[in-house]
Amino acid sequence: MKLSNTGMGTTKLNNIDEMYPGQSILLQTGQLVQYGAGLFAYNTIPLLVRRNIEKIIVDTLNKYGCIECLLPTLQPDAIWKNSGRYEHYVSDGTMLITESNKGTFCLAPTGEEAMLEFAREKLKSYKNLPVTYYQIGEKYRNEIRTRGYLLRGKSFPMLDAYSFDVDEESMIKSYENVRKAFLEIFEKIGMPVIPIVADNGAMGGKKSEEFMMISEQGEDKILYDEEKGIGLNTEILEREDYKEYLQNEYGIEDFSNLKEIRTMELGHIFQLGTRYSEMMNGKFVDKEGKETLYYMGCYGIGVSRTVAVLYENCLINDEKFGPSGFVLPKSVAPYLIQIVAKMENKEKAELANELYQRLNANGIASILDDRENVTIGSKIKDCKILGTPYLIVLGDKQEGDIVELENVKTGDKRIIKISNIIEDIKNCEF
RNA sequence: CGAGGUGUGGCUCAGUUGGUAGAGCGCGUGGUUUGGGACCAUGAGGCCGCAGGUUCGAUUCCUGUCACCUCGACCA
Repeated sequence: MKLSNTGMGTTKLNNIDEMYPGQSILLQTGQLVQYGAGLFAYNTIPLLVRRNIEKIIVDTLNKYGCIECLLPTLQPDAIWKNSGRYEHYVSDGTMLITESNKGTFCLAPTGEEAMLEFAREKLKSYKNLPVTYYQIGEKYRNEIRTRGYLLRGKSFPMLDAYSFDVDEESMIKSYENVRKAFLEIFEKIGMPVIPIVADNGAMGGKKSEEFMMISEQGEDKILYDEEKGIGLNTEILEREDYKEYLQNEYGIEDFSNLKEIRTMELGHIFQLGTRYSEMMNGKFVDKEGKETLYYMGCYGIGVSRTVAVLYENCLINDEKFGPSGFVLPKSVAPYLIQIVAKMENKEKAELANELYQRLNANGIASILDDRENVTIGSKIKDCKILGTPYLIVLGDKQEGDIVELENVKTGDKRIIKISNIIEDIKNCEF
């Protein structure tokens, strides 16, 4: 990507929202654009970050044997009336409805109904089970209160997965399978999350866990035992039988070391049992030839929320200037290297273009800052605004066959030979 | 829906005890610059959220309304 083609001017940061500095920077620099409460457009870099996160999700779930599909987000009201959740979602204002002379349609706030509809077309026999289907699709919830930019929006991409099993034992296996996959996903993204005991809330069902990122900006308060690695959402304590419940379902007995911390919920998984298959008559034929209800599980990851937390997490908090940009983790950075060049100097400009071509041709995704009449200093700052993890400056200091590759996060620099740049960069682990 | 707050150029904000507005940054032009947000000159850009009311006159006062933000109930 050449910055001269992106419509990007030089950006200078003004006052920054103390609560969400990362997203505040994204908005001020035009990387996010707000249309209303909880409604945002993504400019190219955050969008590509989101796609990379989605790719990690897809690759990992596929590896764990899950099957990707895509459901319509605009759905006939009938499937919601069948499940009995129409009234609930409409009366609390969550579900957005559009009426037409062809009927009433719902913008899906979640996908259980549609997925059950999808599954029962084909999962007719115990021989077809178990299956875990998933999709990454936009969800619409007319939130009574949006919050924290992308953290709680009215329209947001969510990964939602649903497992179908013949019985409870098998359902638990599917649940554990996705649970493991989720942990791997967050690890690959570079965001350590902790799974904690959660309330099933509106979803119903038996066991439920949330994947929490420890964060001061988090919405949730949880009780966490760092040593044992066990945690629980404080909502749980509202249950009368919480001690028995925690002991029986999760094997938690010792509450002595739990400390209260704030977290942000990035994912949530549920053992649903037969609740939804009962409501929507989701059945298969078992070994004995009898119609039997599916045992289901459902699993979600808030993709946009993950993007938001990731940006807040990789914020550059400069001692002098305060929040001043990002260094995106390599796992999701859409571009690895940003070439900042003094374009007014013909020689440097040519060299910059040549390096840019070579890097991209060799699979090292790079940005060329070829904007003219912009000082080197501003361009270096803009590298941090975009979050590109490595930087090459082609200015007056650059001479001969040598450039410096800078790790923006650490400030470390490595000498790279231009004639051997691809090899040198590939061998350069830092 | 309950409580609080904010609406003024693209961004961040001043200001007018009522006489139709400013700054910094950004943007255009000319020039000097170019390694961690350079400088000089010059220019464009605002029915001061919207609607009523009071007034000779409202961006300012009053009333209403809408939008956005924060805290609560709900949730990825």
